[in-house]
Amino acid sequence: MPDRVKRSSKQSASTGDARRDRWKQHRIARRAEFVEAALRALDKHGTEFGMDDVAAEAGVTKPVVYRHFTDKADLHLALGQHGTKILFNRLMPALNEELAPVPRIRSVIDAFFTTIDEYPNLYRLLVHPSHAGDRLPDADIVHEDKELIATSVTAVLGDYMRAFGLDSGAAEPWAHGVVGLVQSIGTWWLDKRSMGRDSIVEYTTEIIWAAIDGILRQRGITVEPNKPLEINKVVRMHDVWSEAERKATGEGA
Amino acid sequence: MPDRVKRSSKQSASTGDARRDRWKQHRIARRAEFVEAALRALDKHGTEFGMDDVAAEAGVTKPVVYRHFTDKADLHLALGQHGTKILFNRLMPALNEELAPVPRIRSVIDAFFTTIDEYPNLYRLLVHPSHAGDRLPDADIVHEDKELIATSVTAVLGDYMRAFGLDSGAAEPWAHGVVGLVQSIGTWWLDKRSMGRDSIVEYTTEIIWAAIDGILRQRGITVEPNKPLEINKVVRMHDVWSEAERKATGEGA
DNA sequence: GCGTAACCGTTACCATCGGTTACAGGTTGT
DNA sequence: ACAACCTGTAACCGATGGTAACGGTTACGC
Repeated sequence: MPDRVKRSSKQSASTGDARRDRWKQHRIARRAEFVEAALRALDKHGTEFGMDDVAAEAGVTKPVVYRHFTDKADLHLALGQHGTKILFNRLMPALNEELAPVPRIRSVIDAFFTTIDEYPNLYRLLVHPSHAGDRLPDADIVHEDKELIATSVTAVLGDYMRAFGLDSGAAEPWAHGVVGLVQSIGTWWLDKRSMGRDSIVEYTTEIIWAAIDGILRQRGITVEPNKPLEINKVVRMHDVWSEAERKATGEGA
Repeated sequence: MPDRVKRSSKQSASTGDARRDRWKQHRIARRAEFVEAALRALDKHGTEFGMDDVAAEAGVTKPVVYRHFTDKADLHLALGQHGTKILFNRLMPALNEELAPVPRIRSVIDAFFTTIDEYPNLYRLLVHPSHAGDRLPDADIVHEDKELIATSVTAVLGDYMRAFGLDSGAAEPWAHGVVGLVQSIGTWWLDKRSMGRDSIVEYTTEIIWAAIDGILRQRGITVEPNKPLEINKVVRMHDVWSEAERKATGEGA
């Protein structure tokens, strides 16, 4: 077992603060360990891995896992946050690049496909609201992650629409739509693998840009696909990004 | 229900043909009864109904259900076909109307939202690949229905693209994308209900048309959104429709 | 009418898996 | 020494998907 103690300083006198503090630290690390174990179980047994598998993968028995996760749903949630974090870490830089619209979309989409290509099982797990406890009323928590992404897109979309002076009422459904579109193409691609990554990235980019361009055009706005927008400098993802950070709290790299 | 008995010829000698034939007929009816029961169970207990619930709803005990369905997956599949059939029955007329592009899209989308509004639980069940037997390796069968729809869209899309002289390579991913888009907006709408049906239908239609229009425009083709296309008369859904019929074999209206 | 083949339906059971209980140590700071 | 926190295990519970074994009943063919 790794030492994981590390905490030199702290609270010399009085209370058992040092202890408490250290244990707290420790628990976080342990949780992360189990998330790793769950990922291995996921690769080994597919999306229907059992809690015993996770425990075994972590080299312990089930109750130990349950000391760190209240539920299977809780584990799924942790997995979800892990995945979301990975995804955001890749998507954000791409999204914030100062590129022209189309290259920027392509960059994000490429990051997306690269990521799901790398963690196909995790992706499948998250895309399914297959849900943890079948008997848990609490079922749709994992769903939150997709929701978070949709929310991000809503924010971006809404900001742009307002920047263009458009009614932003459609931002939310459109955001969910685009997320669904990308997700669906992603799932299909992972299952069929009938074309290379470059191709689906290209096709996906093309249809998304077509939608955006088409909508703007219907409102009499034309945008150069390959020339950077001024607005790019304004519309960013701060808030959403920090939201993601908040959610992923406590996970070490 | 369509008799589909067909067995004109017969094993003249030997065994009881009349018997076997009649029972066959009967089994089909019985299966349909259970599908109805399952739908009631679905409304009563949500998407996580158990086999006992279905049995109870049908007024019998579990083993009886298992005489007609091999699996829970099998039941789900039947439910899926039922749902697909309903959906197709509504979508096809809309799709085959001789309308201009945008009204036609709107008509299909409206049919879609009307249907899921009417059978929200069934829709949720099908959209989930949550699935039946957790331990069943056979898990993604229900998925087939979404696949069927995507295939239909692929066919339509591909036909149009070829009719316009475009490379149809992107038809399949785009079809999956559009299906995912609509499905995603549908799920979101059912969950949130933050706007009336007319509004999402309008928004959804708008983004789909924008995508199509944008893609065509990028290829130098412009289409009048509100004038019927000549091609409409050519591109239809025969094959796909009959495919759906084949799948739904044995289910009465 | 008798045999047969299909159905009807039940009670009682198994296996799996999520989740829990109860027990038995370790380590570490006061 | 002791308290407080961890470590871990084996054995168990309960819900649920799925089966076995049993005993009718219906309707046809001979």
